[in-house]
Amino acid sequence: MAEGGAGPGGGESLLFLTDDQLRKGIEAMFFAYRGFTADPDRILERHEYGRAHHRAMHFIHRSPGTTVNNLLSILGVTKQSLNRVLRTLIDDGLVESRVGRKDKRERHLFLTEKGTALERELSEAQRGRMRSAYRAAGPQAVAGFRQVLEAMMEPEMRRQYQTLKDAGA
Amino acid sequence: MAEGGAGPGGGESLLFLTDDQLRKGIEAMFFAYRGFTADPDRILERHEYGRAHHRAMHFIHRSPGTTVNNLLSILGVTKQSLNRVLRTLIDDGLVESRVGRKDKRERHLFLTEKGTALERELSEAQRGRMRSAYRAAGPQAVAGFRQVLEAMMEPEMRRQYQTLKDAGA
DNA sequence: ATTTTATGTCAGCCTTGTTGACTTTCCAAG
DNA sequence: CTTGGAAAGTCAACAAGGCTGACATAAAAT
Repeated sequence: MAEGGAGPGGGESLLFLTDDQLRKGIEAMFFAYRGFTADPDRILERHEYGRAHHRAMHFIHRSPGTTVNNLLSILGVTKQSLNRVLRTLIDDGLVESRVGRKDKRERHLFLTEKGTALERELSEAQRGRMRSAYRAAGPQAVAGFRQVLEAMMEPEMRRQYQTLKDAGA
Repeated sequence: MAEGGAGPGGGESLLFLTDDQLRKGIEAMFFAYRGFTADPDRILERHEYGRAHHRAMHFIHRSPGTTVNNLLSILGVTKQSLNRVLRTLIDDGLVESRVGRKDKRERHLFLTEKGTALERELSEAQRGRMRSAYRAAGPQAVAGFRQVLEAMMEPEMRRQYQTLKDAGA
């Protein structure tokens, strides 16, 4: 069966590709994702919002002034679906939608002060858990974590992720 | 801000705990989870099932003869929600529900031949992606990946995961 | 002037989660 | 033996958040 090649050592270094190891990885993803969303979910419930609102706010915060189409392609949902969420956020005064100056068809999205506050509350909760996990696992583990996740993404999403990643630092 | 302490080196080894690094980890989880579910989702669509059916089949395959209550606590949904999914799987002949021998209130769940076939199709697709990701990232990265995910789980889910993990090997 | 693009909106559908109420079965304690 | 409670199943109603299709409007592009 396929001599991997990439690994430095022989034999034992391929143990991580057995079906059993892969299954463990799959289950780890499943259980970890629940933890990943648990804290924001609790906060969102208090505010009568859902994960969809969190995702929208996250990426608007990340790229202030982003257009609806842009957000659509990042989130990977239909405009009808996003619109429902966006409308409630705009109505509740968390998001502001400004008509484009150059292209007046476009709407540019921004978090209001109120929106920024909730986004911070959510992301602080989420970062809190991520920080503990990172601290517990250590820098090397974190690097590996990120490498595997990146390799797991669909190519288009990886591009989106890379773009965002670079914009940040 | 908080001198971590756990890390071996000083200064630079804490770079991975900056808010920006944490945010990148959060976005990586988000985009990677989409990739993680993409392949099974495509297969499920052809069979007119959803992710909920996949999850149920996965854990029934993992622990044949598990009870409904057991499955409930692993999946973290209500019995009404699980029951709906389970009923269609039973009606369609993918899952068999056997009355407990010792405690006849309990139902023990098993995959039928047909159920085993679909489960294999789904898990092979999912393992395929996981395998490429693992291969691309290498054994060290995989170890780190698993460490961070484990640290991210809620304590109760980590126990579930550990139990399953040990049962496998 | 026409077509294309970006956005919004209405209506309707599906899956998958929720609560609450109720029944049946059956083990176990009194 | 009766009764309490746990395990399981079922029915009803509802909500979030996906989806498709159809249509409207404004503005950019051709």
